[in-house]
Amino acid sequence: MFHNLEKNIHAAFRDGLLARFGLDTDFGLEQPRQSSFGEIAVPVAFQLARTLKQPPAKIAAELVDVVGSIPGVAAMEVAGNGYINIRFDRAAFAETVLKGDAVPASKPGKTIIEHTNINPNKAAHIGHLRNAVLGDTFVRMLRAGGRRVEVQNYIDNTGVQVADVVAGFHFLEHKTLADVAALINGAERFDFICWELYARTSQHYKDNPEALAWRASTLHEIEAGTGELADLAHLVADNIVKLHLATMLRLNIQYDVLPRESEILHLKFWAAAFELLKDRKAIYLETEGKNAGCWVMPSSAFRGDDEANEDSKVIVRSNGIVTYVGKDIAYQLWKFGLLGRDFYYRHHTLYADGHQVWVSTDHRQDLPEPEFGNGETVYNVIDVRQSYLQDVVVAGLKALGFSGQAERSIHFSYEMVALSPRCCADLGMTLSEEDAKRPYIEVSGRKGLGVKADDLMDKLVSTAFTEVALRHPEDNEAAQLAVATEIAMGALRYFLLKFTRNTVIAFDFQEALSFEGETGPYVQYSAVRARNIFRKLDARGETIPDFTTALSHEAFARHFADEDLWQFFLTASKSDSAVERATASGEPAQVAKYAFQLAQTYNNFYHQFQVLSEPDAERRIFLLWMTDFFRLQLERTLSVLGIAVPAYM
RNA sequence: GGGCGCGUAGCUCAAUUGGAUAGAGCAUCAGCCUUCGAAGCUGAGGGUUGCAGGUUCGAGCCCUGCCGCGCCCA
Repeated sequence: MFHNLEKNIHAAFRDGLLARFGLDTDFGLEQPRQSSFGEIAVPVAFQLARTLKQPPAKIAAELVDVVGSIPGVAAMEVAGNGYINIRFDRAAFAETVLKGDAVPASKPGKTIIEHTNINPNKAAHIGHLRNAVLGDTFVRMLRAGGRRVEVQNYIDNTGVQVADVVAGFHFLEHKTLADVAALINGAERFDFICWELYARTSQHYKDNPEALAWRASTLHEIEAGTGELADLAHLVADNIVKLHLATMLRLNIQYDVLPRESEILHLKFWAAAFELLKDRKAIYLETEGKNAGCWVMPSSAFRGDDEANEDSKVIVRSNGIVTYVGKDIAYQLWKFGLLGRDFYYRHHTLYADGHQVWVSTDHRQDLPEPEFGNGETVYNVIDVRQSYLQDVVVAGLKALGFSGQAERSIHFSYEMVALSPRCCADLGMTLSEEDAKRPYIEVSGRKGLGVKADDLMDKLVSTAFTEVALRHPEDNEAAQLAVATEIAMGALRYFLLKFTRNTVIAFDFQEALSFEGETGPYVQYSAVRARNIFRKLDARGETIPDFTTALSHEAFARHFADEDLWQFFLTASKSDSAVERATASGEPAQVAKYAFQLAQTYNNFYHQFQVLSEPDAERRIFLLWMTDFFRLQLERTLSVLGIAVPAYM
């Protein structure tokens, strides 16, 4: 579609630049400000004006001359003292779209995306949702572009957060393994119970600092892997992971593999990485100062080497305990297939669509095992607060001599989800005077301060359900609920995607619960409208005409002489281009923006043209084809966003 | 103290990475429902892009200095 023609035009100008000026400059194409200027603008002449010491308009004219004719392009003209404006051959473009052009060729190499990564010690909150939705949408974007992607969800089942909940159950509440097992099977959600317990345990530590000894002994047992506390840790973490996967499935988010911290420990990933780091002199044993006895990475490795006295990063503490960064480096090496060790895997969850999630294990299984890791490019979806640690991990790769992999280790960062002061009030939280003046308040799992993911989703579903039941009282409740769920999840995914990554989301119920304006349901609604036209057609006993035989080149030329129709069509043809652009800039919000723009455009078309009552036979077929094309593009774009199209709205 | 990021309409955000007249939604006001269902559409008002300089054909975007806010490291 649009993207193919775009690529051809770009290539033609590249060749032209080489032929006429002998230059291989990087340049972009853009959309002209006004539609009357044409479909694509090439601003490259401005770029060259300085180096060539010639006026942009002159360069542009020469370029147009040397490029000559491009298939699918009707005209090129120089305007605005240097822009080259390009007009498509409308009928020819429509015909290529009608015939359906090639799907993107599958690209070599595997991309690994790690996202979600929630500590398995409590219920997921909205911050985790932003992570998972961003990660999942980026996965969908890459796959739509023909890339092979593996989705990893790392499980830190041996960390401090799990230990604190285990300590809470054991020391604070004196619960046995059997007691906790009973809670898991009980009526109340286990992750919600842990949410409260985690907050209570944290508060207890604060009031009784000596109780921190609980954490230490729990961590010790977990690391050793035996004893009641270690068993309890597995019980808690395994069950909460199941709940997290179910929560994410509500939002159409799936995973391929769950690498766990426990296997990183048992399979001695760190030991392998440690040897590598020592061998290649990436870290050294500090002999003096506050870090004496620690293995550290010199600061020059991960910061500008301007200041000599900056702090180096401790990788192994003097007591021999490895820090998080150390383990992260080992895991990152494994993702690239550079560690020389591997996990074993067993089945975890089987989704209804047949997709199998695997989880790491520490011994060989009987069943044939899949291959994970060994990626070419690795994206870590982690919030911006972890930037420093991510930099250290990349510096580790670089210090080991893996500079290519270091460059292809991408911290896919995003800003946090905070709570608006009004939202805090809604939740019945009392804020300090200082906090109340802030634009937003940070979520804190330790304080139990936050909006639980499932609570929010339930609230959205019930809001949507009320509306659906009101609009479609004729349908049964189960079907109404199914529709309401799709609308609710569409609203939530869109809400989390419409902000660019480095915008802090100050969460607000009123905004998130809105189904009007720039929202997921708005886009879903226009897709439903397009489908309804075909449903109506079917109800009248008519069949969809064969557009390929019914619409000729001449017919397209006639109908696309109408500027409005042409602009509608043009917008709809850009879905692949929008996704490609968004992928290049790593910004899923751009796909969301395009989806909204596409829906707006379709709604305009819908109001401006009555399809089924159109008296002219050929024009009616043409409008039906337009409707079909809009429907397809809306569905495709929504599927990239992971948003379903409800049966009705 | 050091590092990273942010500041755009009353509010929440965009702006194709330096491009043509800075755009959307919400809110406000004025209109459009015998139905391809209004979760929609049309229109109006609302801007010195925090402030002051600089770089160039061109700056919301780049550079410098302030002011305000947030996060991370110590």
